[in-house]
Amino acid sequence: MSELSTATATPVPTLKFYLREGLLHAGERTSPNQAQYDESHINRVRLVRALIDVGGLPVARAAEVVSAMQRDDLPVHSVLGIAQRAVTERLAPSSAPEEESPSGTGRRLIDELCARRGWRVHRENPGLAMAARVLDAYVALGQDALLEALDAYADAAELVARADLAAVAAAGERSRGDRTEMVDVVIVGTVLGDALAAGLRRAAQEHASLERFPAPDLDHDRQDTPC
Amino acid sequence: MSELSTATATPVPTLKFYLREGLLHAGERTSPNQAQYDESHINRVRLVRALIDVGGLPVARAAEVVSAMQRDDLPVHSVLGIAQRAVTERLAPSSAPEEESPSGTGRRLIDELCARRGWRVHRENPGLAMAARVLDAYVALGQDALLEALDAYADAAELVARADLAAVAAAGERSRGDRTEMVDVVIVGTVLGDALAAGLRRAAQEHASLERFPAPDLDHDRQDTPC
DNA sequence: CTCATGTGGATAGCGTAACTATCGATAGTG
DNA sequence: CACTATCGATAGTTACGCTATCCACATGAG
Repeated sequence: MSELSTATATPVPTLKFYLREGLLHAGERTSPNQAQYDESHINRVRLVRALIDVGGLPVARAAEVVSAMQRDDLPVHSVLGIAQRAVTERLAPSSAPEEESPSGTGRRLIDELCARRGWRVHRENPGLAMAARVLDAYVALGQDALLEALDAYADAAELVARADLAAVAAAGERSRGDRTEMVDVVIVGTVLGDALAAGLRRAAQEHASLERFPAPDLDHDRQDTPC
Repeated sequence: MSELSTATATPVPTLKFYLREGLLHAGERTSPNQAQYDESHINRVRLVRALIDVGGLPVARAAEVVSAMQRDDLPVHSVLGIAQRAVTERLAPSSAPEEESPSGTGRRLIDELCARRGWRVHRENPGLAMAARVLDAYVALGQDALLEALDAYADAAELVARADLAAVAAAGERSRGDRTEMVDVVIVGTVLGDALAAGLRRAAQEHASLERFPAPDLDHDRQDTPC
């Protein structure tokens, strides 16, 4: 186990904790108090740490995700749904089980958006509720200007979704349709993709901000080295 | 105060807590133990709750954000930076103060991306580090297919960033350049925009997934009503 | 005038999440 | 055979976001 610990830069107590929580499958027993861990455990720990540290998933969600990955009976499509739910509930710990929006305006805008773009999406898709909440907040805060950005956001979402699916397809081709490979891409892409998109958004925002309001010379304390 | 509480659907003890934490400015005193709260307090509470509940900011970050909003000396551009830092540190609670990536591959890819697209961005932009972490994770997990999606993500980021800045400009025009109006848009757009983008991404993913792998009839337990 | 109710201010407590520390009974290792 | 490591269990720790309680006082209905 200490090998596994050094290989993954994870303290032993944490590994034990992950074992308890079902994030990590048990090693192969060689005696009542000894077990052998292999490559699969290393990869699993790396995946789990990426989901938690980089993707920001709570441990319990990560456990759901990995257990879904292991179930061979689930179609890839369903695994996507589980990953989506996991990563969505990180950002929006919805209070009520079945939350009713105060006005429903956000939800209406989202439904109209889907219709406008011909998106075929289940009504229960967690992203729809999430987006609707944001729009409700925009309305409540009187941010009409931001509401007008909705279609641009949808364009962007289509762009990344197509890229995501292309990545899944590419992995599928490379592995000749191996399910676990494709599921891996779906999980990692769904969970970490949010963070990637958010990070790039910050960079693009700064770039766009400098282009539009060219007055960057106020922060003299930091290097003006452009990236 | 109970008025404020009912107007914002927030328990009184929570309002007191927000006052303590500097999220809410004190009311105008009418006597040693009485204060008058006005519209600005209602708006502030709504904003704070949106940042925390919808945007997922920790209370401490939200406090930084609102204090930056109130400082009239800061240019709008710097407020954007503060908002970016606040929302980034939510998703990536970076352990070390100055974190060095294990390999630096992710950072190199990001720098190349910026150069390729001509993005002028400070090296310290929190989004760059965030994106670099994700790419490092992709590399560590052997997800080359996802690395190839990077440019599509950058395209999408440009799209939303342009829309964000357009919203700021629109608000600026409507208010004839009123600083607080523009700052409001920047804060709300930066913090909640992530959630909106993430939500729409889920919907677009499901749509794209159904288009590419048309086998949706396995989840009989849920309504197949398309949105 | 009085007294229940509400207020602001301070301090302490609670519940969850994610670890972290310790313990006891072994089990390989030099 | 001493010594470190392991497994499993239980308990403790830290951080966060509230929530509860207490107090002295201030209104305002009766």
